[in-house]
Amino acid sequence: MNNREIKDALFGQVARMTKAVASPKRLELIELLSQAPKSVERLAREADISPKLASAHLKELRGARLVESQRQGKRIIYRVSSPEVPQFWVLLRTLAEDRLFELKDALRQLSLSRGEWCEEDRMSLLRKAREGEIVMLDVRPADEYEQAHLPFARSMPLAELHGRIAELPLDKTILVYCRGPYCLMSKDAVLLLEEQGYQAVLLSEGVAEWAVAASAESGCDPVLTGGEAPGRK
Amino acid sequence: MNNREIKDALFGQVARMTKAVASPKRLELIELLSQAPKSVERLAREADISPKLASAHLKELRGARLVESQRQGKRIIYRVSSPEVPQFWVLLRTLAEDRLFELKDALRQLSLSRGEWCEEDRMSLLRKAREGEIVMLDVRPADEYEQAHLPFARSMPLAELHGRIAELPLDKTILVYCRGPYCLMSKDAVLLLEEQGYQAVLLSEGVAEWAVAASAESGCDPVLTGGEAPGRK
DNA sequence: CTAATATACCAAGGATTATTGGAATATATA
DNA sequence: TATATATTCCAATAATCCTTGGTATATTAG
Repeated sequence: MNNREIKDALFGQVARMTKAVASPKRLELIELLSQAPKSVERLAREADISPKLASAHLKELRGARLVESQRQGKRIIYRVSSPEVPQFWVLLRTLAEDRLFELKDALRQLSLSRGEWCEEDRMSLLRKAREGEIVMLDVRPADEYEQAHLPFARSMPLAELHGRIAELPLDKTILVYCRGPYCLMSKDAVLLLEEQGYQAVLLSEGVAEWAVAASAESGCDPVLTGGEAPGRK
Repeated sequence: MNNREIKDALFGQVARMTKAVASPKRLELIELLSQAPKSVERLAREADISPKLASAHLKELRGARLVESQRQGKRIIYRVSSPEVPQFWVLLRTLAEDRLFELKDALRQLSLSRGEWCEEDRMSLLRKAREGEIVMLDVRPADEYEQAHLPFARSMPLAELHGRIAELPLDKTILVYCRGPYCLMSKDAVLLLEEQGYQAVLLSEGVAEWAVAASAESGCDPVLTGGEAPGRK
């Protein structure tokens, strides 16, 4: 094996992984799996594709060792193969947002109500949430909340929000978040809350984004509750 | 535009970037450009492809805003569009090496002489190089050395090594590096040096790898000389 | 054991991407 | 101005990937 063949093999291996993430739907599946392990059928539903197609995409991701699967009764549960994977997704997203102004524009256009709080630093949000000055609201499905959530956050899945909205205080700012900036559940929740007279603000960051930012700011370290020992709030 | 269409647009934009890096040759071009700006013809030569094909690949990379080009007389010079790009390449590579054991195996198999020094910490190498205890040898082409090099490193391009080998001390360890772990110039240099009785050791890291590692270790910060004011050693 | 469910496997058509030949453009040189 | 050089553009074929229909497999429920 000469130098050229060795190089081709090495770059080829890395490309195996980059090819796996070179598809919008596969990126979306990674985002979904970054929240919690899920079955094929659920992934398909949440990504708006057929189970068959989801299965094919997941096979690609598995081939690149970005996700792994495990049978659980009748269904097959996929999960990210390491915490590096969500981190990687955040990084990809961030880099794309830095470099593609089309993306920046699309995001800016989207942020009708978004903004102010995103930029307020995590430490101060943390303090306000701890002291009950604001309410952190996680509108993702319950299992995703249980897997990991922002500190002091309260779970109220979007689907239940309409029925449970009265549990929330009318006199406090409600900071709503979901899976990340490309997930629009928090947007819908904010619209609903505002309609009902609540002071709702959208936080575009999700758990993975928060974790990456926090590990960079070394110190703040807002360890995300959750994981093995689920405790519903 | 409903939620689904918005999501598709957002993930689609990120995929635009990931698609650009989903090719071994384009990854190789990014590595080459991470060293220094280069013309199409030179990139084609160094990546072992036709200029035409190089041009096509570079167009893709430009479309994703990962590189930019600028005419300089008869030729067109490409460069990475930001220091984030080499950093991104190192990260991709690292993640792939973490997750794909095939890659790990290929690298391990390759490291006949590689190893010991890679794992010695940067601070201590830095000290030894500063005090002349060892020689850091950069075997990349001169312009890449001028663009940026490891601290206290000396330039001796692989092509000139045979003729200039006598300039090197026989009684000191010579630490040889090049573009990074997938570049085999340092391997060839080490073989040549050992053949001639020198104490040569391969350092698999290149400038970009060193920079990423150093910024993580916050403190060591071995600012890489080079850039606007080139000063040949 | 049979039926129902969830997922994977296989195959095929359509869509996209890779690669190369030939022509066009822009610059430098004679 | 004519010629050579470096690169891009265009077109066409080959290769690859996407997507879906049909089928197979494993599991649970009856």
